[in-house]
Amino acid sequence: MPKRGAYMLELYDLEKLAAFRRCGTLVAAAQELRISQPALSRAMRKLEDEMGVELFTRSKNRMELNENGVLAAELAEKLLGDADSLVRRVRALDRSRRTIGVGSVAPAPLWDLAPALSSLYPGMAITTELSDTQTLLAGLQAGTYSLVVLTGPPDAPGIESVPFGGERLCFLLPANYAFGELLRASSLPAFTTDRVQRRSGATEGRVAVPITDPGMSVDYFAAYRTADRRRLAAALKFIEGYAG
Amino acid sequence: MPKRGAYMLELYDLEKLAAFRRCGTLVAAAQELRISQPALSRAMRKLEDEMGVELFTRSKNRMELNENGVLAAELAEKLLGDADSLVRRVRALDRSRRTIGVGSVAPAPLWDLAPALSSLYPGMAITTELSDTQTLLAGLQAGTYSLVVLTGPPDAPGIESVPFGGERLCFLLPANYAFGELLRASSLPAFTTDRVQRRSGATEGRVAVPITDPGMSVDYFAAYRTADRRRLAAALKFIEGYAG
DNA sequence: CACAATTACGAGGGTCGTAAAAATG
DNA sequence: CATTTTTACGACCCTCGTAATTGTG
Repeated sequence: MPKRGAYMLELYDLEKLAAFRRCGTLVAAAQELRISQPALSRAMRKLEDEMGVELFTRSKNRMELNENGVLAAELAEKLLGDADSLVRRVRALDRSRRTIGVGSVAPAPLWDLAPALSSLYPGMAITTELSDTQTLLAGLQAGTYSLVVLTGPPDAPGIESVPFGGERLCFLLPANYAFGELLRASSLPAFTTDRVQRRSGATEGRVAVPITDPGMSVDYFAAYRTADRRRLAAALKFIEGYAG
Repeated sequence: MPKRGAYMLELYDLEKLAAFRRCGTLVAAAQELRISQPALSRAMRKLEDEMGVELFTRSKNRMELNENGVLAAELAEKLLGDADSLVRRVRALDRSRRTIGVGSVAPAPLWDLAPALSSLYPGMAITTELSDTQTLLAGLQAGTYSLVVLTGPPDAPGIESVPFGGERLCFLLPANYAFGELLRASSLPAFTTDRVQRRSGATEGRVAVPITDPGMSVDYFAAYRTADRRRLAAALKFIEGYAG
């Protein structure tokens, strides 16, 4: 009863063939592979038997790849690369399955979002990254991110978004100053945003005055792949219930 | 000391994974693979260990591919196809290395060429095929033929050609007829070519009269890949010395 | 209770490494 | 005579199959 079924080819043997092609002699290849020369010699014969084709020109003292062998070795190298790629891709998928990558154009939205995701998805790793809209959107489509925070609803196929509150620029004024005294008060005006204030608490001795001019405030949107809607349901629920 | 080196992945294990994907249960897949269920069960665990990734959702009574597993099985199937293709391509090359495929637009040139090749290249199989110029030229470039006989020198990159004599259409006249009696002699004129006459010997009781009108004769050219010039040296020498 | 997956265990085959042989430049 | 490939031989590991176990619908 034969050990193997229909496909008797083994990747490890192809690895040996590729090594022989690189090294040129059995001795050198065996040394690179950390096996004995006889083992390599046997493996090469076995490969020829399995393929039913001569791969080498043999003299008593010398062994070289013939035309068949060169082709086989080249294809083998390619196949080994594909096998390696298979493993790496599966591992990458597994990793992406147990991490939620979050990208954002500004740090503020992440302050509450990242901790919320951590507790909503226990056992998942949360990674956050700041970047520009262009990069984030591309990364979302490529799978680098599962969730990105932008300053407007993106328009891309397979991508959805929900509003995620906003942020308004504020003046930071000494608390005892009347508003009208501003111009005389200081040559060093200070800025902040409402979200910073809510996170860090009021700045000591100052009051935050939101600027209501359009353009001085930002509205955030959380975007995700439509295919991930169910997976991210808990996160979206949090986002929708978030007071912007 | 481990049995295998850096690449521990085995094609036979991937074959099992692909079978499991097709069949859905270990029992069915094992049956298809002609191995026992325990063997298959162990192999699947081994695959997971080697990849360092879970591929299945396991209950006591049921085993299913998870997202990782589905990807792995799909890529495995692709890889197995590539491995199969590798063997087939190497075998095809080997076959082409020990056969000389000859194509021609007409049978006459093959009458002398094929036997000549047989004796010039002992141990080689000679295959001949009749087809049109278009097909032959494409086949020459694709490697289906090593040598093709055309009615003119081809103009294609990587292709060379040498003249290979010609063939002229003849009338076959009753031997005792003077040329002027032709029109009265018969309502069934007969044709042949000079090459046919030389091959078969003179037709009994007739004389062959070559027709010298342009268009009534053909000049043959033997075309081959420039890369094969050395391999075909003996054949080309015969062709050049061939009295057209 | 039939079915599916796992664990236990002994048998067999394949590959390995060491050692010796043969052949070449 | 050093280098390279091949053959011989014994050992070990790995996988296999059979049989028994556990858990499920």
